[in-house]
Amino acid sequence: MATMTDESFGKDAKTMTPITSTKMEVQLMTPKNEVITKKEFNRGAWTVEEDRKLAEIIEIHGAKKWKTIATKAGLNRCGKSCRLRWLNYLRPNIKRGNISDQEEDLILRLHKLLGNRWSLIAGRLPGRTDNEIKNYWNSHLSKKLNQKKKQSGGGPTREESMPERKRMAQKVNVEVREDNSNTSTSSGDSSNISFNVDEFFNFTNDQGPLDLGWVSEFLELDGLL
DNA sequence: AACAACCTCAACCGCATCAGA
DNA sequence: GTCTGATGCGGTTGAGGTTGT
Repeated sequence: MATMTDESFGKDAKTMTPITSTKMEVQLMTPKNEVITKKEFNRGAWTVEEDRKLAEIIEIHGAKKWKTIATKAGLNRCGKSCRLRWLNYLRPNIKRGNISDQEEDLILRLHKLLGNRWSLIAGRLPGRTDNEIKNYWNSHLSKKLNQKKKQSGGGPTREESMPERKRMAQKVNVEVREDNSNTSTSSGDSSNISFNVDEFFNFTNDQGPLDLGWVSEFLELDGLL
């Protein structure tokens, strides 16, 4: 009899019929009448005790091999859940509390440049997580932006009306084109300055919080300021 | 005070990509 | 080259809190 976990279960679960269910395991019947056992993980909010166990194990083993960490910590959680909890909450140097004006400004600029690439944006805001920025964007900034647009009467740009995945694909290998004056916006395309966004936003060697110099320089070049 | 509507954010889900066997 | 499991990412959901009526 096969044993599956939440992580390997996927959408097939929807086509299966429950047979028995305990706190830890659920037996299901597949459409082909095969009986499989699904391991049931804890869901929902993390308890203080779970946080403590997870932090302890990560201190010993490091923040990788999440499935192993989940098992070793004795948490009835999937690895994915542990990873998320660590990255968004338990990780050291997480900044909590309100997003400052400076940070908000930076998010707006970076979003203009990168679109919904939250992890890249988060990489430029020390202590902030992609989840936090995404939430902040969805609850605050997108509304602000919509209001501004309504006031200025502007409809969606060509890029904005493009399906998200297509835009993403385009942005990964984006070529930023500018005219010779360095002052125009996207309209200028007579000369090319090509670069790889992922390389450009490789922050691994960066230092210092909220170093805005680089972004200001770039946005000025791109006419986004 | 009670209820509804709205807001926020932690957590989950599904998919893509990567790495190792 | 292919398969499989691990990891990372963005979108979505829902519980709990807040505000308005």
